[in-house]
Amino acid sequence: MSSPCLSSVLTHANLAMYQTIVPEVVAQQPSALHSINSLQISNPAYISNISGQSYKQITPNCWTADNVLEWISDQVESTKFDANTLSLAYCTMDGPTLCEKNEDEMIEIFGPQLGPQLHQSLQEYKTKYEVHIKTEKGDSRVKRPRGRPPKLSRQHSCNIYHTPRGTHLWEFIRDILINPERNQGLMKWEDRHEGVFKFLKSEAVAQMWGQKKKNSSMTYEKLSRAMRYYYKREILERVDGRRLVYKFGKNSSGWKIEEIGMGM
DNA sequence: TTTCTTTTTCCTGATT
DNA sequence: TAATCAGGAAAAAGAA
Repeated sequence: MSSPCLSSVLTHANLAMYQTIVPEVVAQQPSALHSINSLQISNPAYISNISGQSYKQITPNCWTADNVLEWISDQVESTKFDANTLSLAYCTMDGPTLCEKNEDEMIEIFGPQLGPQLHQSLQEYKTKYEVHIKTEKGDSRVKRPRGRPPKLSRQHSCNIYHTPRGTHLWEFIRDILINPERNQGLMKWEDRHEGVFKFLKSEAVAQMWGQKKKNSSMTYEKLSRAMRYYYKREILERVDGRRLVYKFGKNSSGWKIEEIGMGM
């Protein structure tokens, strides 16, 4: 994200999406109402979104609203389209809804400039994953990844090309920080410009990391050990004397205001 | 299969 | 006393 206009649109659209997720979870788990944090952690859809799996790894039919947003963002970036003219309502639809749209509807929604581009891109992603799903199911000639077979999850059919390791820990942390509307008190910036941040709910963040790695025994103690290894590689810098406080180092990226174009 | 990287796990001791 | 920090050591897991 580099355009301030676009980031403004995306921030509002993300907020709209978040506001639709929470009531849904409350309906499913009324007993969890007392804690917004527990709602987030116990909701697989929320975890899936916040763990940042890219739309590029999933068939469009399984895209979340967040994935759709990310996809639109990339297309807008590549066409230098003016994001201010986008309708926020349509930026929050999910993959299945998006896949129902034909070219005319896409043009009607996104306009004559962006509509055809989005339609074509969507068809390409659909084709790509249709082919992959067919070969996964039946074509024994297809080369399979080396190494041990990946553990299958409930979402396997939606995650054919999901990389098990995915993003690194520091990227996971960074993504929580740069999505404040999905970060409900888990972490905060101490000095946004310098990249200094603090864990507010250390164990909750560790649990989320554990969910992402399918490791239910993850703790902040273990997570922090991994964080300390980043000092040597200068992905993080030590912040002396302050508990739960870290600072991004020169070998980290993607968090600076000028890099992501967020008006913070 | 081997090597490398990135965690994960466990630990001891220090600090807040 | 509990939580956190610091960092050594070894193992696990996935990528190349």
